[in-house]
Amino acid sequence: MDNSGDEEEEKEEEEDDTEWKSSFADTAAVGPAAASGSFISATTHPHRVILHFDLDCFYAQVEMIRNPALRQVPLGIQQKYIIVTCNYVARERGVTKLMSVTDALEKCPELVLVRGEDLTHYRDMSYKVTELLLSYSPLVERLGFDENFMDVTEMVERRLGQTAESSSLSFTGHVYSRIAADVEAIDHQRLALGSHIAAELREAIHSKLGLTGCAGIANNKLLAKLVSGTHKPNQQTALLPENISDIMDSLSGLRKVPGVGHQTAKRLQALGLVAVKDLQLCSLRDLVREFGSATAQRLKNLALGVDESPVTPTGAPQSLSDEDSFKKMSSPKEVQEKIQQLLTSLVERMHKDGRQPQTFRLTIRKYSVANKWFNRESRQCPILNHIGQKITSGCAAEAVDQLIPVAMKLFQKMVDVGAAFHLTLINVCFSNLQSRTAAVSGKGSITSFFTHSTSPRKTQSALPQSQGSSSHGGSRHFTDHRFGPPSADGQHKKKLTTKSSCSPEAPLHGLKWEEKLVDGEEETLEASCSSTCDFDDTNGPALHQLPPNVDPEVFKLLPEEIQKELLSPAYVNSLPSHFTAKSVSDVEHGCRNRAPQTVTLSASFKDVKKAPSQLHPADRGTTVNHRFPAGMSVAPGEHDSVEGTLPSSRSSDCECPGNVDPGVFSELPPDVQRELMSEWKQQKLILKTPQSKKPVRSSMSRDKKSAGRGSQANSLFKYFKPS
DNA sequence: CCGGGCAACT
DNA sequence: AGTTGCC
Repeated sequence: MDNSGDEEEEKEEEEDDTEWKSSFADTAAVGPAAASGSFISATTHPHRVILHFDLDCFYAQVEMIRNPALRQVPLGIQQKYIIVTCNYVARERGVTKLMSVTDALEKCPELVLVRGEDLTHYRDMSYKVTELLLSYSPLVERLGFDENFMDVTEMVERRLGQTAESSSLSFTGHVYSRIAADVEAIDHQRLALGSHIAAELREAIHSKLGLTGCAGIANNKLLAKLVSGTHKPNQQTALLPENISDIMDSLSGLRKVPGVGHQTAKRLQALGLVAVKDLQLCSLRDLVREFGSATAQRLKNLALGVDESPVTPTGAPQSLSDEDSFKKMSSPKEVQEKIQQLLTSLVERMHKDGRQPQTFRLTIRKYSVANKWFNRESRQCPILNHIGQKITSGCAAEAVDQLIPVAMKLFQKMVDVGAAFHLTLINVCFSNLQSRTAAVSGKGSITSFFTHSTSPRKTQSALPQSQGSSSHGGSRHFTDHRFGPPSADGQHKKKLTTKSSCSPEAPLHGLKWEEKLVDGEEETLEASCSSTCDFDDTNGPALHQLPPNVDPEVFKLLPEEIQKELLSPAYVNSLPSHFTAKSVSDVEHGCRNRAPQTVTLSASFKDVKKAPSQLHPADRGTTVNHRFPAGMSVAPGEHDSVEGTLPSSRSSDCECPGNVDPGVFSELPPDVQRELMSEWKQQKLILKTPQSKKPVRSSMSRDKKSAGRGSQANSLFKYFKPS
């Protein structure tokens, strides 16, 4: 759906149905997972079932959860001078999205405004939704904070097998413009099952997170997205193949086609194309002249409702940024203060993420009269390893202090501070995020890694430019990134009694494929904040039990190397043992061990999230249960029970993690409890790491992104799928 | 007519 | 490094 994404060229112009599958198999079925098993069948299925989820007025919902009193009033979420979204009470009174605050207050003087510039809560809740969906299937792709695509082809397939015959041909929810008595049809049955899955997932999102939203069910992402919006709040709609042209023709203009933005629409208009139908009927040759063959083909396909782009699992974010806009900023002092402020929050977020950024970028927007008002410029530079390590190790203040001069230097590359200037925006960004996990040393032997009594971090070359990881070879290893951010040494700590647990402490990334970070290189162990890097290598792989969710029979069939990796405590041993070794190990082993454990907690309680939380129980009864490693599922405590239902309707989403002693917890001050809860709420999200480069190069010429990216996190799961 | 944030081309 | 697109 994203503008990019689809490079399937070899389609001719008269698609209709038959031709597209061939090209699809080519584009989607490559990559590391392609060689294997069932994963391929989902993405290459000639008739995929795709869901699109779209939360209702997302920011407003989050705020109404945080403050239930807001449910009864017209609520607008304000960013600067814009109402970015509003609840339905406000909509009834004429307030719309992206309306200016002045206009909104004119329409609705009683409008209650909540500031929404700080995205923290929205981002946290957004990832909780994605995580929840991921607990049902790995094929989840995020689009912004409030939308998710999901490929449920396999789930449907499984239900088809289970469901006796024609027992379920009925749809749940709406069916787009169902006019004719569409008899049977095998593809209708799949979509019908998809609608049931969609309903269950929406219900799960509602019961566990307290959020409502819409869903669309169709055979590709484009159509699923378009149809999901046809019945607006809190409903769902399925689109049958025979109604594709109906929904495409219903669009008021080309701009409404996802993938056709302002610029593209303008260029199309220059060709005399304004309606969707115009584009459908336009000759491909004309389009090719204007856009080139690939884009031309894609645009035309979009107009026809054809979209073979796969649901590409979104990984942990490839960059983290923080920005602020303003009317005017014209002194270096202001700039530095703003940069410091932005960096402070960004570094904190980066620390929670757990990965180490290799690149820093500063972006500004200069005021310009004639208004190019979208003229951003940026400069970037590598982040020296010792600074990066301060981020991951929790020495936030020092990291910020050291980054400020770097940022100012970049700033001066864009702005002559001697002359007058006028900025309207500053953005700071970390990218090239590197997991510092299991840098497995050469030969693919994991155990050899443990012979190095060194930090698992990347080797920093002597050069200022730090090549860092020479990821030659491209050998990939299955790694688990659930190491916790190092605790903040040098800070006061508080003890909190907990039980052992099951949750990755580093949010947003768990099991992934990634390139080796080091290749037998020696590590330097610096006396940084996390100087206590001793290892607990007492647990040889042989001593580990097979995770409970792994079928032993299947396991035996795995290549030895993979067996080892699955059992290896590599990541555990790669961490400073004082805070995670045990708990992470517990995670890996399916939470069997629930012995009480002490977890260090910083004064600010930030480290509490390291205390693994319990992962949630099984899927809903009817839903196929993918077998994930323990850390892969999202989840609640042992019992999903809600203690005191709050007026906010849901409190179940921030259950006390199973490892926390409720008695101790209840004695904490209320504000501390709330802080803890919010920390717990934003944990983990097992995503694959997008930054990893091409997996093993496929011999296929143009697998490019789609395959390379998506399948990584799932590559091993295929072995464990129920046959 | 633009908020904060992300990804994917060039 | 800039552009485009998406929310």
